[in-house]
Amino acid sequence: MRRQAVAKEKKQDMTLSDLDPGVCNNAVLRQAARQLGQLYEDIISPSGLRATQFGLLTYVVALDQPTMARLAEALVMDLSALGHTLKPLMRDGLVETFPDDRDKRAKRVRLTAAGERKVKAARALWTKAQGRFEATFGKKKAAELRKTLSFLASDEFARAFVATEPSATK
Amino acid sequence: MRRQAVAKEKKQDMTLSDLDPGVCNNAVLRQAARQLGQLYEDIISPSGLRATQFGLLTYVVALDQPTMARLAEALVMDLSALGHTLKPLMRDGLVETFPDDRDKRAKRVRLTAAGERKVKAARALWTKAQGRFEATFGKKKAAELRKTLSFLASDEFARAFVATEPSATK
DNA sequence: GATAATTACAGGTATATGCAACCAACTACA
DNA sequence: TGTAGTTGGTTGCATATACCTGTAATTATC
Repeated sequence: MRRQAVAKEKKQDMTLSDLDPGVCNNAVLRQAARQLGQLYEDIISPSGLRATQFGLLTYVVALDQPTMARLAEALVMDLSALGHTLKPLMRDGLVETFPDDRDKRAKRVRLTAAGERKVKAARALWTKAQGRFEATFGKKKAAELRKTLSFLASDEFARAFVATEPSATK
Repeated sequence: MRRQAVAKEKKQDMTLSDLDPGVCNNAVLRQAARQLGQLYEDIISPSGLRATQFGLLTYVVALDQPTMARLAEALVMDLSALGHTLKPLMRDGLVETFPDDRDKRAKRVRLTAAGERKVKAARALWTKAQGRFEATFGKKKAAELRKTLSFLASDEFARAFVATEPSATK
């Protein structure tokens, strides 16, 4: 049922011209992540922590000495990726790991004293970044956006996505 | 006006316990990006292209042989990052560069014939991923989300963000 | 309780991205 | 027109992040 190309259009263009990058949810999401990442980064980096690292450490604190797997899950991140990401932080003595009592396979993560100091310092900067975001974007809208994004990051969404009929493009 | 810590809490916890990772707009945005990236990736990768690569190539097509700088700008990405990212695609013969006519410094990017074939193949898969997203999340909501994210990725937003008074946390 | 299946990580490899330092080509302006 | 400053890219280095392949420890099974 698809129309034949209009005569004047070139062949390749005919088939590729309908590509609109701005419509890809994934692409746009990445762009926003890059930009916002930069903006937060510029404010947080004087602390010596990357914005991503601060986020990670925040979860280490919030989850209270989580296992690697648990931490990775909370971050919606691959376990091995977490392992790699943790390395510079271990190297710099900001976090340390220790074996779980019951499960000898599991490794738990916690902040060192230096790590806590670092996080406290970075937190002040984070607050500034967060404040700017809310002042620029709107506090209420920010909360809504976080809710939406949290949903996209949720297991529930992932399950629904993969379960969706491929043909359900309506 | 913030309450003093409850006596039984440990000191460090007292000062770090108010860290709520789920509130960081940047962290949540990254999590969503990782998850959605995976979901798109799982569908698109059989084409031999990563979701990010497909996005990039899409812009190469849409911008019609853009210079590196222009492409990087559209992708809200650092120029050097683009250079790196382009390498595997060049190596695999999917894109090629050629000098600009007027500005001998500028390098333009375009798809090769192989690249076009690849993109066409990947596009079919992308359509499927995109369709699933919209079926799962809602077509209308998806469009709204893209709009919001595009704004966050915009220059306008970045300028407003950096111009915002640091104290504007209200 | 020995074996199969599962789970928690580690490591290598590859892409994704950013910064800083560097070079080459353009542009402004005295 | 010559020099200073700007702009377009490259490269090295560092982090971010995923997959695959092992290995060790845990659990499930008969």
